[in-house]
Amino acid sequence: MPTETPSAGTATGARALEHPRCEDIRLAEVLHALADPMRLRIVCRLAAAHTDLNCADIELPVSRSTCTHHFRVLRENGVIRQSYRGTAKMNALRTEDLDALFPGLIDGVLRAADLQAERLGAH
Amino acid sequence: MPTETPSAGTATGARALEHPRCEDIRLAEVLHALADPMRLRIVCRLAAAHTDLNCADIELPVSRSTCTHHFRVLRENGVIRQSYRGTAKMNALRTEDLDALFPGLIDGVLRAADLQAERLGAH
DNA sequence: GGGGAATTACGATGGTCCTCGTACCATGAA
DNA sequence: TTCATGGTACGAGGACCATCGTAATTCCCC
Repeated sequence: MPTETPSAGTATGARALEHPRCEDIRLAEVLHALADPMRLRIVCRLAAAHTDLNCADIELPVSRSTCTHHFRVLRENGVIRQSYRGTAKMNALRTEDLDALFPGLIDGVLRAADLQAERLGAH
Repeated sequence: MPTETPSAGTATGARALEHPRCEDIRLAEVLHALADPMRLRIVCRLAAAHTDLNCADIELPVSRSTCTHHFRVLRENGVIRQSYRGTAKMNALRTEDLDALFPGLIDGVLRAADLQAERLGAH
């Protein structure tokens, strides 16, 4: 029960979320962000949905904190953009930025993921 | 000075090199193999050269053992194919296999790497 | 057979990553 | 104000990774 906020900092309404600028996005880091099954799944879901998605809308077989971790890795490496909407946090692929930097890369990865899912899932 | 070879094993001429079969290659592992600046450089050099390349032909600012390590990661994850030619070891991209599994993926990564090099190098 | 060149194996080190549980914080609704 | 919800911070554990130096291996050539 804080009577006031002592070390408030810049706690003015919306919390701040750091995103790398386009010119700071590096290919190796994007690839690293994508090189994890959980994060690959997140990215596929975001690409399939054509609107922003809540963190909780993407079911993952890991704990809450791990989920937060993966979303942060994706954000910090320039793959997704996150923003607060009330108590929820919305996520979206940075499609335009990535397409401008690395044309065709994300599409290639998404298609590869789909093909592999088809190959392994349906058998 | 061994008078004979006791635990020879299968030392019959060419040493064996394990490569994953196509159906065992996983997207996340390929991306992980590519998500390293050194390995990305190796892959670009291999793609630029249209013949197999000797390990020593690709200059990297790391030690010999580290170099070996990176080549092995690339091979074990299905990105390159290695073979012995005399005392040298030749390397080549598994272009056909990768294109069959993930069409456009490698091309996208290579183009992205070129674009980034151009963007960062020329400034 | 012996010398030399290319590469690997081994062991170590310092760092990063994925995962988790628990405690905490921000927001909106009752 | 109080509660519930959705997310974060922190710390820890266990695994993996990039890097190196040194010793060993394999092959070609003389």
